[in-house]
Amino acid sequence: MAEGALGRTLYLVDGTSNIFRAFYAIRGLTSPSGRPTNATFGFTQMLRKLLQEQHPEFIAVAFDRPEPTHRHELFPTYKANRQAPPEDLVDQIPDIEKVCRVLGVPTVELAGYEADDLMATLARKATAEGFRVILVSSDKDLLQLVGDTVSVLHPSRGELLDREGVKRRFGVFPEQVVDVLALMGDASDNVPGVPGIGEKGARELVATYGNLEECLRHASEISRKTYRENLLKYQGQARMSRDLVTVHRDVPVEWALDRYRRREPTPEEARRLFQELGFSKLAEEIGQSALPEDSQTPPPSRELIVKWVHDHEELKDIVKQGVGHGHGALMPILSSAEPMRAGLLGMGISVAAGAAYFVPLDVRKESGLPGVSEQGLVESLKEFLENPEVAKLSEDLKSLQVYLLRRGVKLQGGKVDTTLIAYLLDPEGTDYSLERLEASLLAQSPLVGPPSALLSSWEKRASQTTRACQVLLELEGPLIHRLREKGLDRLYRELELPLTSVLAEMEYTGVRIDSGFLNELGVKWKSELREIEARIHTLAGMEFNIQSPRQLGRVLFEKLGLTPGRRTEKVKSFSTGVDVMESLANSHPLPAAVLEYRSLSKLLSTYVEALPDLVNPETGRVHASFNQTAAATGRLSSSDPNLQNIPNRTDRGKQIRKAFIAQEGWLILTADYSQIELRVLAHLAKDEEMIDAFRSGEDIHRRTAAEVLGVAPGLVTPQMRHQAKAINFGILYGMGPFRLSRELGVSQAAAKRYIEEYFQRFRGVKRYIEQVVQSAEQTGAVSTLFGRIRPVPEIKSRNVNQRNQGVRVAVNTTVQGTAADLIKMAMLQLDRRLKKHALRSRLLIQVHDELVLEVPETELAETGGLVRESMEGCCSLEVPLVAEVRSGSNWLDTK
DNA sequence: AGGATCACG
DNA sequence: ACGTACGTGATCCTG
Repeated sequence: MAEGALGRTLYLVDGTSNIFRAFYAIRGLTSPSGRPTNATFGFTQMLRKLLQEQHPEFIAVAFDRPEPTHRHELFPTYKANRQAPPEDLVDQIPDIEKVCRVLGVPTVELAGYEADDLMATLARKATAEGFRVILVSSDKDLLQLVGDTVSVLHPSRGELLDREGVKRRFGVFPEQVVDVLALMGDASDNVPGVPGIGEKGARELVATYGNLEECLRHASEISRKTYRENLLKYQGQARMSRDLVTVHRDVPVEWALDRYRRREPTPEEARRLFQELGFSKLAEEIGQSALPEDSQTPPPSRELIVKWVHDHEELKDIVKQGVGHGHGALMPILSSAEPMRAGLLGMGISVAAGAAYFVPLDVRKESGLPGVSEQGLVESLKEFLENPEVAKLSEDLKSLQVYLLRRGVKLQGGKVDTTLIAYLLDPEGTDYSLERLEASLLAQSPLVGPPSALLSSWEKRASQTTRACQVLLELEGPLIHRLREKGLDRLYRELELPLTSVLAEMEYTGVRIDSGFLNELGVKWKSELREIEARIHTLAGMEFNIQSPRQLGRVLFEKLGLTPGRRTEKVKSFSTGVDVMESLANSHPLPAAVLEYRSLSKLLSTYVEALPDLVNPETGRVHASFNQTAAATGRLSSSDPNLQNIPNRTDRGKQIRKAFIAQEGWLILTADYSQIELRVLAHLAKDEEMIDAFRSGEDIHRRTAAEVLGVAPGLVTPQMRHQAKAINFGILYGMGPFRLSRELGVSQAAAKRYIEEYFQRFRGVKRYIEQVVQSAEQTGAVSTLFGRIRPVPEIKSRNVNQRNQGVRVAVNTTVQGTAADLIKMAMLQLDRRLKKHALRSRLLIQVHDELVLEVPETELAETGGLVRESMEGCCSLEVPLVAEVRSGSNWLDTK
């Protein structure tokens, strides 16, 4: 389905939203003469990318005009409190218009109207002429215009939203967008909306009742009190907001074909302008190619034959070839970043260099032509995917595996995961994309282009995924070579790569949540929260947003005249952090109330209200991601939702753990490492005292107290033990006397003495720290017991603070990272043992030093034993590893 | 998009 | 004079 088949396409670029976006996204860019150029630069990049990727024949950039608009007349308060756009931004508009001119892009503006209105009107008129229209904007307002012929392209995300896309992204259909916006309001545009209703609430309400009027009509039956009351109270405001956010499709702007045809760029002028603005790289690029945008997509320098696959015979053939070659690169195109929710749209496959296959899926279905279905593709490939002898290469094996598990396929023979390898090579990286790896590792002209903006174009998908498959094949050699060079190949092959499958199964399994229980908790806590809110407003003598640190700071320190502790770092405002507020608690009742408000609203919004929404309808369980390539120390991280920060400290918080339950007839089993990091430290440092303490099964904090405070172990009071605990933790993080003194409530001098005494007593630890620092200085990196590495360049810094930071990172990483290695090893062993014993028990969650499993009651004893053996026996250290295994009906009540 | 705050180990 | 304890992710607010 070529784009041309759809007829002509008009691109309408929202100048305003793109300029604002660029202005805030890029900071501190100026031309050689000192003129601000950040917005101009961002806008230019966006426009060039658009021109290069889409080759638009018809295009215009729409701008706002500074004159008052019809909205001001209708609603005098509209944008009344909104500050004028920053001067630095306004000054750049002439430059931006010049950029459009030299690139041959028409502009359009009209006094009294906003860019939105112009775009809406032009879109309507162009559609009437048979055009397809693509609106290029990051502004949600424009989603209301999406329809059969109109879609919205988000320029930085490169995402093209059609009607279904809007529903997916925004939760409602385009015609409902204004109703959602009317309810939620828009602070930056001074659209009031309905107080107490945010984006999420607005989406739900509109999705439930269909539109704003229906929401208002049914307001009295809504259970949530704030929604009910405010919907009734602010009806008028809601309707006015709806008018405000509704764009006007009938402004007096003229439609004429030639007016919006893209013109020839003027390279000479462009180069001069870019030079003047200080965009030297752009100026150079223009100089190199006189017709920069006119050439079609440049042919790849490496030959790649792409074959589209439409039937099962061809698939069978590919499988045969793949098995023959013994390897294959896979690039699935999933409809969502969450593999537990995604469908497969297509797949790129390559089993040998120089050729690749592209299997399109739903495009065939739409056109009614015969083709391959999703399940058909997966089943055809099953033999290939499950054959452990056939090596599979992928950019992200875990998400592929999770997806395949849902389709009944257990991927085996995963061999190259480029993201995972790139992470091991540089765990502090932020971008492990194929594109980036190709640029840094392959000395050739790039095959992988930037992600194409037009996802609807199947040709582009085909080209992108098949090229990516080639790059996967090409990257294998260099990546494995570098792993060997850095001594990371065993860590990869024996720990991280097999762990990927364990994590995929954990994600696929998910965890059962007691939504009913959480909902009850929510009702109770919300009423408590409202009481606290009222108390706070009374104490303050005014209403304000407690969740806004700035407003809160002004109330506490300006209105009530309390003494500010410190200032926040970047923004000049009073800090309202816990420590400051706690010290204020003596002088006024407000700070304590605010702290309670905060902790309660945190629990509510992050857990109680969020978790039930994340239950997957297919499985009735919550499927978080366990990210293997996020933490620089080697730890896992968890997201969507983060299951590694479920409350565990306060009594109220712990209630949330009760909502994590097992299925009928099963139990939750937890296993915690006891003092894993201190044990690791004892081992790494070979510290006699510490090793002795752990070997004799002593309480390590008690022992530390005895050593550092100079008393007999029998005479250590709980108070002293508590202090020693703080010291032990402090050592792991490289804490200084300043922080320790605050932590312990003693003088800095006393804290300093404690630290000195600690190192006097634990000589091995002192030696170890020196040794780590020394080797970090020599090699610029530290490594864990299993050879995981992390660069620590700061340690060579001449800036004392940075160097000290480097020292703390170096020491902490060896300990935290080794502990991470150990529990990963334990997970792997446990997984193998559970399978060997043919048990149904399964891992659900890892929380750094804790494993959570779901276990059939009948398997409890056997599984418990295996868990303990795996955790305690995963590696033999100078000190024993100890794991405490408990079980119960939920994550809280385990004994 | 980034800061502040706070949940966890 | 400045900053002061490591590693994460989610939510809310603001420019």
